[in-house]
Parts: sequence; C-alpha cells; structure tokens
Amino acid sequence: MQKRLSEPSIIRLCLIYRLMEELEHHGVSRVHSSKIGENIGARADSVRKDMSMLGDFGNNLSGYDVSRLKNHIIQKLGLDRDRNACIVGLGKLGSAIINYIQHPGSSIRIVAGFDNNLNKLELIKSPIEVFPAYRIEEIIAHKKIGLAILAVPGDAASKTAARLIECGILGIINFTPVVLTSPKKHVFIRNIDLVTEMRILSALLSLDTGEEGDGISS
Amino acid sequence: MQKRLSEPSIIRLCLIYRLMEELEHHGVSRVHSSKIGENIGARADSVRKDMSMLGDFGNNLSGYDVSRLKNHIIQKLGLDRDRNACIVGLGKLGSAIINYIQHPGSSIRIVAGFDNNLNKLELIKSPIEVFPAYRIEEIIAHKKIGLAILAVPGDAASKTAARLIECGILGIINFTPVVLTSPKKHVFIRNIDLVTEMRILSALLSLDTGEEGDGISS
DNA sequence: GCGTGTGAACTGGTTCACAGCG
DNA sequence: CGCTGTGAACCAGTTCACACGC
Repeated sequence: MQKRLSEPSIIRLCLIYRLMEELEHHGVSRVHSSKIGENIGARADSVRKDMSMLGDFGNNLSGYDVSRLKNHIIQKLGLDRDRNACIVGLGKLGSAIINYIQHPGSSIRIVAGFDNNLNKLELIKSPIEVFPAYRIEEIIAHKKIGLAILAVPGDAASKTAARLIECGILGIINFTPVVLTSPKKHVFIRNIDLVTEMRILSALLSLDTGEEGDGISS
Repeated sequence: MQKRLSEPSIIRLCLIYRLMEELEHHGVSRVHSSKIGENIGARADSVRKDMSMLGDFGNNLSGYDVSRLKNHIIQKLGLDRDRNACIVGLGKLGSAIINYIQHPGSSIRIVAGFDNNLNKLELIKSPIEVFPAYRIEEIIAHKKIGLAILAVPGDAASKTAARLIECGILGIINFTPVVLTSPKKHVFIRNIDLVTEMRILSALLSLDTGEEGDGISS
C-alpha cells in the first residue's frame, strides 16, 4: 500500500513493537492480528491495516512472524537510528526516570542529565553523566543530543523548553504540569502530566456513571 | 448544545482546566478562545466548540471568565468528586510520583501505597501510609479506593492490574511497560510508557525528516 | 475453514464560514 | 469591529464486508 503513516498508526506500531519484543522474549514466533489488537487495545482490522501500511508484508493463515514484524517496524519507523537524549531536572522524578528508560540494546541512549542545584549533582549516584544547568548548550551540542526529557518544576518549564529547542533539541517529553506546544514544525512534544491524567480518569468515571452534575443551576 | 462529550473533548477540557488554574493563579481573569487554543495545542474553533458542549455558557467580546469557566469544567466533568487513589509499587518511580501528584486542595487524594518488599516500606519516609502488598484487598475496600497508579515491574503488571480490578478499582494509570487493556466496560486504563513515548518521538522525527528506511529491499 | 488484504461505507471530530451580539 | 456560537462541509481514521490464499 505505502501511504504516509498517520500518527495513530505510528503510535500503534510502537505499541506493537513493544509487544513483539515481549513475545519474542517468551519464545512466541507467530501472532494473529486479533491477538495483537487485543494486546494493544485496537481492533484486528486496524492492526491489519497498519500492517499493510508498513508496506507489502507477506503473511499466511498462521498470522505474522514475530521477529520479522519487529524488524519491519524498526526499519519503517527508523527506530534503529541512534538517538542521544538527556534529562533536564534531576529531582526525584527525573532521577527515577533514568533507570526506567535506560534499557540495554536500545538505540535511544540517555547520555546526560542536568540540574541547576549543584549540591544535588554530587549526591546522585547515577548511571549517566550529570552536569550543571549552565552547561546545557555546550553539552547538547557536544554530545549531539536530539531528545530531552523535561522534569523541572512547573514554573521553569517553558523557559527551559525554549532554551532546549534553541539548542536544536527536536523532541521533548514533558513531565511538567505546564502544557507545552511546539513553537515550530519539526519539533515534537509529548506532554505527560500526572495530575491531568488523574483528572481525565476521574472525569471518565464521572461521565461514565452518568451523573452529569448539571448542578441545579438556580 | 449538550451532547455527550467525546473523549478528545474531555481531555481538552482537563487541559483547559489546568490552564485556568494557572491563569487564576497569575491573576488573569479573562481569556480568549484563541489564547486557550494556543496554550493547549488546539484550534480556537475546537475550544469554542468544547465550550458550547459544556452546556450553554455566556460570554462576550472579552472572552471567557477564567474562574467561571474553571468551575464550569469542574462541575461538568465531576472533578469535584472525592476520589481516593493508591500507588502500587514503591520503587523509585512510584515513590517519586507520590510527591508530584499530591497537590493540596485536590479532590483526588492518594491515601495508600503498596509494595511487597517490606524492607523498602520501612525506609520510605512518605507522606502517605504504606502497606505490604498482601493487604491490598483489605485496604482498598476499607479506604474506598477507586483509582490506582501502577508502578510495579513489568512482569508483575497484568497480574497486579487484574487483582486491582478484582477489588473494584475503576481507573488505573499504568506506568508499566506492559500495555494493559481494560477487561471490562466501566474500567478505564491509561498507559504511560516512557520507553514507548521515546520511541514515538524517535519515529516522528525519522518520518518527519523524510528518511523512510525502505531498506534497499534486495 | 480460518485469517489476511483491501476497497467501500461510515463515523465523528475538526475545520470552515458566516450570522449574531456586545 | 472583535470574538463567540454553531450549522454545514470536510476529512481522517475506523469499521465493514467480502475476495483471496493457505
């Protein structure tokens, strides 16, 4: 088929990739589109369509070949490109993230952490090199860092983000409560806000239960 | 207007709510739809449509009244309902989250943390009560907990989630790398996976730059 | 007979465009 | 005039439905 992949497709493919890793790890070698759909919360239909989007991809009555599919996705999404990333803000959350994300064999590598509290820097026993915030520009350029995880306090968020983008950062995962929007094309931002997520859940529950809360508007 | 709110609308409204808090905090009392849109990464159009969905809502040439809008959203989304939440898995990430999410005056309160490593429990100096994992059922029932944040290791994820749902948990924020899908209606799950997020960014960048990686298919 | 591949129909969410009102 | 409110047009993505291949 070969059309431009839509964003939902890209996201699904990333999820499928994750699933393939898991299946491969458990020694499963083939999957059906229905099984995939079940596991990533999508319909078998959409999964098949994504597969066909991946560009012609042979398969038969026993489903898809796990490792072939995995490699196909890597190829197509360019997930094998080496990417250097950094974490900005090494509070509890920032430093916790480091361990979660470093996963061996990944092409995305966290190569630096920044914080402007120098004392904190000394304390951190971390697997990555940490630097004071004033060296952001220098290090990003020097280490060719393209991605950033932002975990600074909310009030520093937009200034820091602007600064990162100024340095040439092209992708930011924003853990700050402030919603960031990309100031230019070719820069991608993904906002992850715990509090908002909780609220979304809460709202979904409230609306699901039917209780609208029209509030006897006097 | 008054139709059922779509999920994208709900999400936008939660973001708008967040923004209103911020504006209110800075003493701003009125906003235009365009300003709102800019800040939450949506079009003014959609924002206005959401407003109209909120149920009739008067406004004039100077835009929307910040605190009124805020309250309206609270009302409509039921964000004022008290919700008790728990964190399951008190590793680095789990314990980091506690601080991020507890925010005074919120109707969502984290009232318990669980981990099966008892030693760890002693060490944690946390603002919430922590319990060993075997007491999950008991405590959830007793404290009327409806939401859970899941931050256990990946291989324990689905079992733990199933257990939580069994206890009557209706909403889960899943920080595990395993994609969870809701096994029943009325249970909502939001997956947040750092590694997948990074990959999505990486894929967006690769595809954006145009380099497809068709791979000289022999 | 199952499971895939894919054009066709559908859906609902976004964007447009314009009327209304301070 | 600016900005909002909202029906109408549009469009992307999802779902359907059926043909094909093992």
